[in-house]
Amino acid sequence: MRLVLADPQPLVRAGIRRLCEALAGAEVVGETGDGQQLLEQVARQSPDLVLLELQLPSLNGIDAIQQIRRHYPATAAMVLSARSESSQVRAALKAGAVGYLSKQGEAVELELALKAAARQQIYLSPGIAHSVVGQRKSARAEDSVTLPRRQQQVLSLIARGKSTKEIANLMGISAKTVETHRARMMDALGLYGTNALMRYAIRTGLEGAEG
Amino acid sequence: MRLVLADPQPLVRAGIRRLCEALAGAEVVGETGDGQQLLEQVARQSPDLVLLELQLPSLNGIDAIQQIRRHYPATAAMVLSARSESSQVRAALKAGAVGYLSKQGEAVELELALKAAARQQIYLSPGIAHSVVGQRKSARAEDSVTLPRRQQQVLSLIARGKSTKEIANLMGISAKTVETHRARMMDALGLYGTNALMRYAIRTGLEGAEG
DNA sequence: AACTGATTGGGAGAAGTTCCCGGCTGATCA
DNA sequence: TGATCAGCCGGGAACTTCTCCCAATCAGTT
Repeated sequence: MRLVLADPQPLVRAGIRRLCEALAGAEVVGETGDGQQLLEQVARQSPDLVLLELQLPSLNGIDAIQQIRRHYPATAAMVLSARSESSQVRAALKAGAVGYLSKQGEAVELELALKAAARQQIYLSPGIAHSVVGQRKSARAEDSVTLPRRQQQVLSLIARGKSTKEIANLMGISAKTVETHRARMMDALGLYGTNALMRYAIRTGLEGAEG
Repeated sequence: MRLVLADPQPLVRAGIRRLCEALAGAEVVGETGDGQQLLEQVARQSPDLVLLELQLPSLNGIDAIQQIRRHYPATAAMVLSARSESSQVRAALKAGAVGYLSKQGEAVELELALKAAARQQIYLSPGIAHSVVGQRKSARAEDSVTLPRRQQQVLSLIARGKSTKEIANLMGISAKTVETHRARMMDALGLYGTNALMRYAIRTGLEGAEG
């Protein structure tokens, strides 16, 4: 089984590589820390499986998975992420990921996941599976909501530290409207107060944005 | 050389472990994802070197380094962190770390760092060294300031999403005083506006707090 | 003794937030 | 074809919070 790894931290990536190479039947044929480069590697190597972090520069993991599924259907994609919000997990699987492995998980899981992938099965880390099944009462409205388009835009700008007024200018709408969006999001997410929303925005919204 | 690893993510830890074990003369005699447990491991194993992430649950990395230096002077501590703000680097070195390795660095650095430690030398990842030398114009006041005690407390509570009023209650002081602290911090850090400070607080202040 | 820096707080005006309200569009449904 | 609903856009008024300027106390230093 030929693998390509994608993780923004070279040292972590090198470690994962060692772990993979120690497994029978696994061969790492490429690695990168960048989303766009990942696509190039996939095009060049046609690997059986890509093991990728969701938070990648230049092209985030979700989008990368979609592109891979679309253009290189012979290559499967499995997420190996530090974060495990339900929304992330669902987004990844919806994008076509064949599994979701948490870095919080034990090292043996890597082996289980690769074996599962080899058998065309889907592997989910324990403690993540409930995101899909939806049985466990996560109690938090936060990570089971998909926000409307404009609200997501507002949220993303909040995460970048913009003020209400700046957001209004950037989006070409009134500050009052931005406040309305914010209010609806707080309502939908079950958060109270602007700072709670900002905290949420920063915790979740890092995906596409650095700098 | 006997090593103990500390990193909150088991999978990453396992990877680092493989990398270390592949090096001549290095033996990993313990690993953990928790600050307190790290101290116990050190007490039990008396390793030559501890390789630790700064962001650890139950006891953060800086404090752990101090404790180790104080109680187990035979054990050296080297940081292996995903983040590399100047303030973090300096704090770690001041606490007694014998090196600072960035996860952004290449895998070979691990070998260089361990060799340096064996020779009683200090290793700093390239791109981090300037934090100490202070030559490179980092331009950002943010990561070259150490805040006074109470201001740090306020900052930490801001990072936890507390409102001004809540912070005032928790600290037993007037809300006006909290505002003054905040203003001084913004001044010291070169930030403008409460949300900028909050962003900074959340980006940096995760150390001790989860949940 | 004078000084610096940390900590504590007040007052007034500016700014931002919350709550309540209505209008507009497009999609879905009876 | 209406009817309805969700997303989007904004106003007004009351309220809360923030900013800016000011001052007092205390510790450690020169």
